[in-house]
Order: sequence, then C-alpha cells, then structure tokens
Amino acid sequence: MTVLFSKKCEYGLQAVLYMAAQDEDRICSAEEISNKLSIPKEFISKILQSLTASGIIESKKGKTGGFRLAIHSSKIKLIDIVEAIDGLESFNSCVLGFSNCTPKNPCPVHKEWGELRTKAYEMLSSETIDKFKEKTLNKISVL
Amino acid sequence: MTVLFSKKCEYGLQAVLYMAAQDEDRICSAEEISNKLSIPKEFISKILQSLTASGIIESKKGKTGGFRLAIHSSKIKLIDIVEAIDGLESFNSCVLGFSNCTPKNPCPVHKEWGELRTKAYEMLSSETIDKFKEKTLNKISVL
DNA sequence: CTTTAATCAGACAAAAACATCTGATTTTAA
DNA sequence: TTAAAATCAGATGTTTTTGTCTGATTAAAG
Repeated sequence: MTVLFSKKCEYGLQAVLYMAAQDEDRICSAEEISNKLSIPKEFISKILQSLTASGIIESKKGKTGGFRLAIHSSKIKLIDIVEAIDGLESFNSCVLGFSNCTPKNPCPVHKEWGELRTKAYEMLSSETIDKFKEKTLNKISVL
Repeated sequence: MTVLFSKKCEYGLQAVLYMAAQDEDRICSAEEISNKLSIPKEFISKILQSLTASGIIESKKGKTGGFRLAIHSSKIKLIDIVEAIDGLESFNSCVLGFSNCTPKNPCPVHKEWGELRTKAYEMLSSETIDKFKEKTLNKISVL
C-alpha cells in the first residue's frame, strides 16, 4: 500500500479540524468525535490523549469532560499536527528508500522529489487551520 | 510514521533501476541485487517474483539463472513499478482520510492536495527509466 | 454521598507489513 | 550423471500498526 500519513495521523488531523470548526471553547467528548467522524472510540481517545500531551489540545476530566484546542486555531497549522503524531522524518528521507540520499549522492529522482516534498511541506505549513473552518463544516455535514 | 511507498515498493523500484543500469540483457541474480542494494535476499526474491508475474522483468531458472528487464528500459516508467507493487489507489484517495472526498464533497485541502498528487503522478510517469541509468550507476557506486 | 460519565494509563489483541524458512524444480557445468 | 546454484511456491515467523479492554481517577449533578 501507499500512504502519506498514518491512520493515527489522518484521524488526528480530522479530529483537530473538527474541534477547530466548533464554537469557540466548546468541549467535545471523544465519543462525539468518534461518532461524527466514524473513528473507533478507543482509538481516537488514545490519539486525543497524545495530542493533549503535545499541547495542541487540552482535556477536561470528569463528567462533562472532553477536549478542545489548547491554542487558538489561528496559531495551529496542519504540519503541527503531523509533526506531533508522525514526525517530520518523511520530509527528509529518500522517496526510493536509498540510504544517504543527499545532493552529493542523490538518488535518480532526488531533485524532482525534493521540489515536490517542499511543496507538500508548504501546503501543510502555510495556512493556519482557522482558514479551514467553513470547508470542514461542509465536509462534516455530509459524513 | 509517514511513508510514500511501502518498503516492498521502494525495494522493487531500486531493483528495477539497478537492472536497467546494467549492460543490456545481463542477468542479475537475487543474491547480487540483495548484496548491492543491501536488501534482505529472501525478501527481494519475493518482490522479484511478483515483478516477474507482472511482466516488468523476466526470470531465468536454474544455475546461472536470475532476472532482467522483460521490456526495454525505454518503455518502463517508475509509475509502472509502483502500480505493480502498491497499486495506484493512493493517487485517488483523500490525504486526510475522509471518505467520499470528491469535488462535490471536498475535504479542506482537496484542491491543493489534488494538484500535488497530480505533480507526483507526472513525475513518476513522464520519464522512462533509461533516463535514470547514469544517475543510478552513480548512486549505486557509493552504496 | 452516591451515581454517572468522562479522561487516563497501561495491558492486551488483531491485522497488516516485513522478513525468513523449507523443500521442490530447473538448468548448467564438472 | 551428479553436484551446484538458481528460481518458485507456500508456509511460517517477527515487527509495526491499528484497535480494544480493564480498571483507576476525576468531576458534575442528583
């Protein structure tokens, strides 16, 4: 199979976008996120826990507990979520799997792939997630 | 982790590029490929078997047996190898993992990601692997 | 105070990906 | 003719990823 992000990361991205699309300060339970996004509850719970540890979201314990953004959506980029879950290694490793792939010892597609990778990185880091609020709401409404 | 191609696919790409960089019609054993590219022998053997089944390479059995391209390197593109091993599904599925991600029900990054995906596809399908011969030889020489 | 409903921590289980093993068959060459 | 060296097919084993379970803790509300 070919994948860009792990399932964990996909789910994490979805969940954070979901929370960013809610009314400010509203708390979402893991169960709500699980239901709305069709993600296994126990699995998304674990992912939300790790995002809490990363400081991207914060949790409230006890009855009426749940999660919300720990920082304003105008300060969170998609790449921050990717970095917290999958790390940034793939933006720095050879697409063909060759070791020691550097400008001095490039793989056959080094230059071309490097450009693409840079564009992907830019896409994930140029906009903050508040920009996605409306699009996220539209998407969620049809799930 | 974040990955573009599976390990199988990376190894397959490396192996086919390696064979394409050899003198025409020269046969390479799985062991040679394993040694030169530092890929576990039994694993690359399996991958070579499946590439043989796909018709990209051909095998010769018995002593002095091995593998070579089944078609000229001027007719093989990287995407053909990717398709044979990983399939093309990822070029047609949502980067955020949303279901039913279409122009009508786009995910928040649908348009931007679509453009990148198209560029990646073009990179893999625009050139045939005979173009990579020299670069491959250079790369292999330092492994 | 007790019940309820949530997160949290860590163990456990299942599935997929990665890798290896075994034995059969094929072919070359001594 | 036989030994050696290769592919082939299928089973098996290992590791990583994905997903689940259990019990503890926390906090609100009856």
